[in-house]
Amino acid sequence: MGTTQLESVPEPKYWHLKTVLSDALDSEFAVGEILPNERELAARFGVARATLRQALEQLELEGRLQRRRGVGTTVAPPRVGVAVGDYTHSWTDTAGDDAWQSVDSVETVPPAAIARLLKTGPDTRVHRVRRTRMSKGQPLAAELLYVPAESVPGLAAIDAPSGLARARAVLRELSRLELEGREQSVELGSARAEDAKELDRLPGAPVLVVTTRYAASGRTAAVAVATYRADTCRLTFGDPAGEELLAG
Amino acid sequence: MGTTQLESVPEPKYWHLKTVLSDALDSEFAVGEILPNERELAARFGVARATLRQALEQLELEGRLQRRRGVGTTVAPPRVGVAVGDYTHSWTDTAGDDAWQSVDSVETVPPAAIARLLKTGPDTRVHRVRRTRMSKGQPLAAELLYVPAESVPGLAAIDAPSGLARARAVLRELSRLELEGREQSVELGSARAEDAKELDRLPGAPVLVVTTRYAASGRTAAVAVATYRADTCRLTFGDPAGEELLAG
DNA sequence: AAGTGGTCTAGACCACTCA
DNA sequence: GAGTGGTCTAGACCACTTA
Repeated sequence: MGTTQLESVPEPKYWHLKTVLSDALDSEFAVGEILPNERELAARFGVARATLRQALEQLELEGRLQRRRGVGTTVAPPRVGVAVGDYTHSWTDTAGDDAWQSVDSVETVPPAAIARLLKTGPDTRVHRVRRTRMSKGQPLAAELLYVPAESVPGLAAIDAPSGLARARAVLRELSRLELEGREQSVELGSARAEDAKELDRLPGAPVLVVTTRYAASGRTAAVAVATYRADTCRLTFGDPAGEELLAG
Repeated sequence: MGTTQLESVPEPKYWHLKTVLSDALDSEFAVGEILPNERELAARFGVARATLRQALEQLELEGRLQRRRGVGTTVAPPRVGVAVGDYTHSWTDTAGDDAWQSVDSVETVPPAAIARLLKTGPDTRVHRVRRTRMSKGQPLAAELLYVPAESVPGLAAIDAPSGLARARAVLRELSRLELEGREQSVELGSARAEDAKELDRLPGAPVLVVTTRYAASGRTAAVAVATYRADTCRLTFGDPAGEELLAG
């Protein structure tokens, strides 16, 4: 048979479109450059706008593009390497290029999944501290830190009952603890409305959820749930010294 | 003014739909149960099918649902905790519930990003070993392991030049190395066509890409790029002993 | 062959940013 | 107010699984 099957596995249009756009990004566009708008691009490629958007969504998921409503679609910079599994840990606020900033603290009953990790009863109230991680003025992550009262026995009644001052007091007391170790897990999630706001994204945006269990004196001293922007972050574990290598 | 703004922040239909479905999954469905099909669900909620699909896509991203073409939409089991940052490491194939299986090996020029990590020249050929990680008969991850020739000096010329036998030979030699440490990073990606096939997903499915640099004798002995199914996997780092806790 | 999810179209309107 | 991306509709056809 002299015939050959040319299109035995016809790939979807949006998939082909994605590779075409990806190549164009490599060769014809610089970081930060604005792409033509979606209607224009769809017309240029001869597809419906919805199909084009499917390709753009994938590229955004891969961190190649950044889209902002009312503004346009720009070429994204390479993802930032963010140290997550770093044992040299400081609870109190940090400054500089990669900084944690306390937001506030309240006393509340944690979600069931958190209560299970903390091994507290289902209705036990704990401190919930909100923090934000910033880099170069951009928010990277929003964190909720759950701290049982037992972990911060020195917390004085005179400290503010909630708000930023309270958050700082809880973290100060927490830093007195001798940590024995911790376990972490990473999974994909979508940003809740509140997190999305802090992260400057739309609700439902893809995020990497890092759950950390801190152990001290044989107990779970605290549990942190940190929500990182999946489009801009590459989470790194291990020696910070080796990070330049992976940053490539 | 006796009037109050009821819909000052009207949330999108698909977002509201998602929370409604999510609640229904918690209360009315069991793991593995099949949902009504998309046309039926769309009609029931009075929305277009595309809108309903947007909600289902989010739930699938969060690991709540599993959709298979030609079959239907089922309620997904909780995500599997997969140890990734585990220092007690074995290169050779393992068996049992959580197992690595070698697939094949070829000699090739690595992608530029990998060559940079390996610090080899841009045209240096390396061994590329393919492996699959399985759990309970389901594929969890597809890995490409890049090994410079220097890391496996004992590799005999009599070994097969490629294929499964070669893969095993490379891993055997690699296991002779004394590892000094490693760095890892995790980021979101979308499955390439080949990975998608191995992972039993469609191309473009969301994956967690784990890049590991193995250090030995002050050099980079190997680089692994492992692609985990983001819908079914929760990656864990730290003491395996603590994993039951996080599994909750 | 019937039924499922996956792709694609050609429109419309909305929410947001910025000059 | 003009221009952007985000949401939504009501269809159509395709690829795949299962019986």
